[in-house]
Amino acid sequence: MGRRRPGTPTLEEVAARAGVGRGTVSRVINNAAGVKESTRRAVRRAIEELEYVPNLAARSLAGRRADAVALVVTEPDWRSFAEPFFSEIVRSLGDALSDTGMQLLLTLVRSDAERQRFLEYARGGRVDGVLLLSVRAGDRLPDMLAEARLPTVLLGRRSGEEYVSYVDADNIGGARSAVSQLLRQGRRVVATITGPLDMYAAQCRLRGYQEALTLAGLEGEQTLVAESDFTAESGRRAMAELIERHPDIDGVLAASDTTAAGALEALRAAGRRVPEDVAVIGFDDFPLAQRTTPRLSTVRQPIEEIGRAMVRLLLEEMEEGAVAWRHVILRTELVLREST
Amino acid sequence: MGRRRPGTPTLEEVAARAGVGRGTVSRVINNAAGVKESTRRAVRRAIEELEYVPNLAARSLAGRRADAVALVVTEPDWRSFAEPFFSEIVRSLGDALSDTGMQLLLTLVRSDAERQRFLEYARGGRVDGVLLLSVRAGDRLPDMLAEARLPTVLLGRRSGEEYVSYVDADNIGGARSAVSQLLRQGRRVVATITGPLDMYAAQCRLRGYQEALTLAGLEGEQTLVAESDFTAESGRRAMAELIERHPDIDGVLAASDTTAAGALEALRAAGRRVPEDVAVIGFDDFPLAQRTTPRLSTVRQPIEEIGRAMVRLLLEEMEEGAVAWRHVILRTELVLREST
DNA sequence: ACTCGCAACGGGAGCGCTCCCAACCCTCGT
DNA sequence: ACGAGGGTTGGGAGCGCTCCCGTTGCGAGT
Repeated sequence: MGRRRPGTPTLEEVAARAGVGRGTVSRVINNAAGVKESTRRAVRRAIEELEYVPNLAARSLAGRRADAVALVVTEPDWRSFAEPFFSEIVRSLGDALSDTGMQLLLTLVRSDAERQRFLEYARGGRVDGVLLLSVRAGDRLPDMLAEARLPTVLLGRRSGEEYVSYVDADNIGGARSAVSQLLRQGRRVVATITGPLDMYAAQCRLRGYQEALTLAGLEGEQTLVAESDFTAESGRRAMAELIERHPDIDGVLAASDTTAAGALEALRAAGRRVPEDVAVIGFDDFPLAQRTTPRLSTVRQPIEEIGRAMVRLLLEEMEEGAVAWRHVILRTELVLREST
Repeated sequence: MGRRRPGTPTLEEVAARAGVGRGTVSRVINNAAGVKESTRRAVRRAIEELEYVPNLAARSLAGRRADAVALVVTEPDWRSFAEPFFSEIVRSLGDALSDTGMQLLLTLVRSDAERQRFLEYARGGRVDGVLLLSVRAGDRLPDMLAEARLPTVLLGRRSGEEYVSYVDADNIGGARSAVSQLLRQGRRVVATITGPLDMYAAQCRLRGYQEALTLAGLEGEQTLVAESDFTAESGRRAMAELIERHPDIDGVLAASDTTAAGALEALRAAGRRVPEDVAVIGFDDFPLAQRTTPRLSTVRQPIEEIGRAMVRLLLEEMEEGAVAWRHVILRTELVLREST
């Protein structure tokens, strides 16, 4: 396949035109010190005139770095693509990365073939580090990246594992404080709609719910727990079930704002007033939470901070070589609005 | 920043170990012909033993190609990230690209700084071609890419422009056939909920709607047209308005399935039966269309084909150098389910 | 006036691959 | 037996940068 681009000027040509040496042009391009201002200007003009653009392959080869990091989304979480959490995370990573001069490359890995291809891409040196969206417990990708000694940071743990760097929100604490708040308000029959329980984050939120009940000396009943898959529809269904099982229900912690929105609809359909009859708390604090009726109380995940922390950890690993694993758990915040 | 990876074996080392020359190893790696089977095996073993991975920067530099293409999403369409259309397109592009050995890199461009950075990345030769999600009319990115002579294919036109390659669905024809179908069923007060009218695709669908009415000798009334922004919520609102303005309404073409879903809710709330009182047709045929009650008739966009066509055009441009603009308009298909 | 020291600058030596041509080794055909 | 012609193979010549060290130029110090 002949996909060459014709007649691109090289560093050498720029140097010739500006009447200087290659080294000087390189210094100007990389904003390195030690170039007289007048020289710098002359070089800049030559660059302009020739419409010179550095060849990144050559730079990579000589400089042994790619100036790019990959954000990998694996199949199981592919659906998260269609969720606000994902686009918010991408946005925040982009912001955090924006002044490092590195490109953020989003890659999806849906099959083993694609996993393999990405691995070759990464091991081949096209990226300096990898950010991984919470992968499933069984996924070998993080280990493969570690073997290749590629700096890697996970978003969200997969379990209690330690041998990988990750950034996560304090899901347990967030859920616990939300439920405690409900109990403090005098709610006594508090249910929870969980996320898919094969996800560690969902397990943590459930644990937080249970801890709060225990702390208050209450016994968590099995029948007050319903599982959802984070969608509004499943939230609606779970809520309807809960109402049926416990007509006296007066508080709910949902696995996400989307789920909570579904729950609100089910409550409305059942003729329950929110927050008078039933208080509802969501999770995430997406923009959606401000557009429900009533506006949703929720546990805020610090998305900006998550993005910043991930980038920081990755840069640190890149700096020092992947010699240690770093973990950051970020505090969540209870945002009270109208639904409690 | 010292982000080097240590002690990676090189082609040369593999060659030495296998007792052959560099050229031969290269041929084996690239599956080129002209290597004796026994030699090939020996080389493969050496590669295995050394865990050799080709350095892609070196390959790029020597081979003058990147083996990667970028899919760029610009800010105005950023929200489409959260829409099924987007994830479906990405999926289909990934499939179409999968046996070319090229990496699909998703990039988002939200600001001028990011636009500039991406341009340097692309012009720097890190990708061989660029796929652009339907950008707004004013965006200069396609022109900048064209100037840099980078093979580029747009998804969706921005207007009537010709000087760029694109793949698009026949939005006009799709809308027209949907409305014609409604009229053929005896519907007489047919409305449409459009998408944002600063998007060319939305304009086209509106045009198709109008053409069908004209064709049937009917006059399209202004008041039968309501604008939405593709979300369910705005669809609901638009539908409610339309009912108010035209209580005798008996048919609706929505701008998307999502919008249609919102419209269905509004109709239900207003006590109209679908399809007995009002027939509804959506657009896109996303999975969602099969999960509404009643299941949605819709105009199917051939997403698989769109993805394949985009990749095909891009490969052609890469092959021949961007010397011509290619346009592909794909036929849509009316899928009749329960809502008509 | 002469030396010293430092800021600026030039360019050799790679980085690890692909391309390509020359060299080599067989196996036929005669 | 010997040369022709094919299939294989080796390795030189880059690709366009960065790194780094040696060199140059110039003002200050004595």
